[in-house]
Amino acid sequence: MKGTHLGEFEELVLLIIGVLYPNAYGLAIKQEIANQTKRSPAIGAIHSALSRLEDKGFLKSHLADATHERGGRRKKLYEITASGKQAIEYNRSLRNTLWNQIPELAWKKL
Amino acid sequence: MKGTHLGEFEELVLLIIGVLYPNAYGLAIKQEIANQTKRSPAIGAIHSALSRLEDKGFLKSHLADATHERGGRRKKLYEITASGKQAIEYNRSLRNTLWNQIPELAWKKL
DNA sequence: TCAATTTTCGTAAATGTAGAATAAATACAT
DNA sequence: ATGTATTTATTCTACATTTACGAAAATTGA
Repeated sequence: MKGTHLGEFEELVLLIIGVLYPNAYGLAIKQEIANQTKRSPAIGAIHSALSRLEDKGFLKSHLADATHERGGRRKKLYEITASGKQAIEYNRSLRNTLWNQIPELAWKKL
Repeated sequence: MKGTHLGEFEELVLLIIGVLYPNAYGLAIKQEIANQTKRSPAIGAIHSALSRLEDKGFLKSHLADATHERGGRRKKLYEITASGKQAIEYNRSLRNTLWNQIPELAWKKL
């Protein structure tokens, strides 16, 4: 893989980060994925996707201020970059284009 | 990965097979991907995706009759199954749902 | 220090990529 | 007819990248 492509899980994470704006961080992302889909990825899967997405320039992050809750390390908040937005938009429009080219006949027998 | 999920390349191949219906086979798929996207996957990539998709039950295949053209082994033609259709439809609607939940604010600064 | 919360790390499994090897069909020369 | 070359396709093999999991480490407030 050429290092610039968006895997299917990566795309999901990117979309969820948009939905969670501006409070997207590891655990929240994990939970939101569990809410909105049928999967429950492990926390490690989330973080490795996040770091790859950041390497690719589709995300940027910053450390939030410490909260006033009981304990906890500072949250690392993520946002989509312009190039990340472009990537998901490209995927979206490609899929729509292809979808529209599928002849009705292809489904007839199902 | 749970073995039942649809990777991003697999999804692309599935859509292209729909577009090409009823003449989807290895080489044609490779060429159509080259036409419609910016990528030019190797033929081996196509076939390994095809065989995984068939294992998962998203595709079925049959051998075409021999043509009367110059040369060539018989083509193996692929079609999407009901369960394959369901898989791409689920992905499509999930993405639309998420997309619609992204607040405008998330794009503001781009 | 203790408990809570979050990230990081190491390893394993699934998916994606590539090219060489193999197979099957037709054309052509003998 | 028969054998060989040529063309078109698939299969095989190896490796790279992405995804997954769970345990360990780090950070913070009490």
